[in-house]
Amino acid sequence: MTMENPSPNTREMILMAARAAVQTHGYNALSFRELAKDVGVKSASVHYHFPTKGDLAVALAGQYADEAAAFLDQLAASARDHDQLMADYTAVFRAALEQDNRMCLCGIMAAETADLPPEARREVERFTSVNTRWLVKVLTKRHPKAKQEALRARAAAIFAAIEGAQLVARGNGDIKVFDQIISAYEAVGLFS
Amino acid sequence: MTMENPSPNTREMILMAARAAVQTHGYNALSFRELAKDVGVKSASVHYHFPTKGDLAVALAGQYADEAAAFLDQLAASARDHDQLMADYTAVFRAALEQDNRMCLCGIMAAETADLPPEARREVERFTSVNTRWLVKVLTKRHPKAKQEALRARAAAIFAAIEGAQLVARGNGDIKVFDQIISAYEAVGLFS
DNA sequence: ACCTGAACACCGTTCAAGT
DNA sequence: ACCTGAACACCGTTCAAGT
Repeated sequence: MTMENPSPNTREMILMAARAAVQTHGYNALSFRELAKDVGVKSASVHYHFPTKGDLAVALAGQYADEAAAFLDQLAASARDHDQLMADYTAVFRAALEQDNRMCLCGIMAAETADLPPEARREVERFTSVNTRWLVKVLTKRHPKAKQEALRARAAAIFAAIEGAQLVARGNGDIKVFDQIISAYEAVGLFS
Repeated sequence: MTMENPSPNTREMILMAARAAVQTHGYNALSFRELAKDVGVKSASVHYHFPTKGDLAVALAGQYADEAAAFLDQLAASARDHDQLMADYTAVFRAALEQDNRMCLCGIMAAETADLPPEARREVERFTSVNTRWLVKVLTKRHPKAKQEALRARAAAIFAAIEGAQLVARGNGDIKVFDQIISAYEAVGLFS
């Protein structure tokens, strides 16, 4: 038999600490030595679990995409109406800013894409897919007769617009900027 | 008398090389030693012109905001119609992607805001202001009777949406993603 | 299976020294 | 005014060595 919720082992603690660090400072600023300090091991131990920094990037983005997929599945099953679903969706991105002005992990890794190994880039793309496919599902329920092509474009636009709102609000260090931008998106009908 | 266009001195060459590097790899990945190699001096010389990496960030973002202001002033004076102005505006962000999948300097620095000195953060915010104020001017010409409050919100939304389109397209390494998202923005009436 | 110390070539930064 | 070499504490990475 397997334990369902074992207490976090070193590998999981590294992933948790790394995620927080990347969402705040970015992937390039991530330090194996500081990570080791956070977890209580030596940096060579971090290399035992993740041979290179690139391997850590792959695991980080992959886990993030998986969790997003699980969360969104659950949200879609919650039988909320369209506007409530979209409000819950944008609230996830708002929550990152509330938590130490953090960013979406894949948003900040997209900015650093040039320094990621190809496999990590693929996980970042998968996170985008998870989001846009979910948005297509939500939009299809509201516009059953619309062309999938148009809904896919709309879904990509919604995702990009929210990522941009988060990026700009973070740059200005003001969560009210995020709220104002999201309201303007709603006002123009981007979400409906 | 002063020369109008002196050949680029070391300081200017450093700024040019640094801008290209940051737009591709981000501020945290920037290396004084590699910068020095690009320019043909030693890294200690880079520190002569920019004592710390933070000072370089300030100069970089400040120069970028200044150039954006000058470019947008010129564009506003070009007597183009609204749709053409907006097309020219989005084309600037597209051009960065075309050039080695680069990003807006202030977009990528916004992602790394936690590692910037406060003065550099202020320059990033100033770049945002330059853009949104220009967009308010453009929108005011089209909607003379609209409330400035609403136009400011719309301007911020347009800027954030375009930054997000650039970020997501870059993450996916596909400029067609940018074009598709911008088209969806137009279709929903975000720019008009 | 998991961790460590020591070494390597890198990094930003400082500073005394050169022209 | 501008540049440099050398030193410092950092970094990712490797590896032989420990338990």
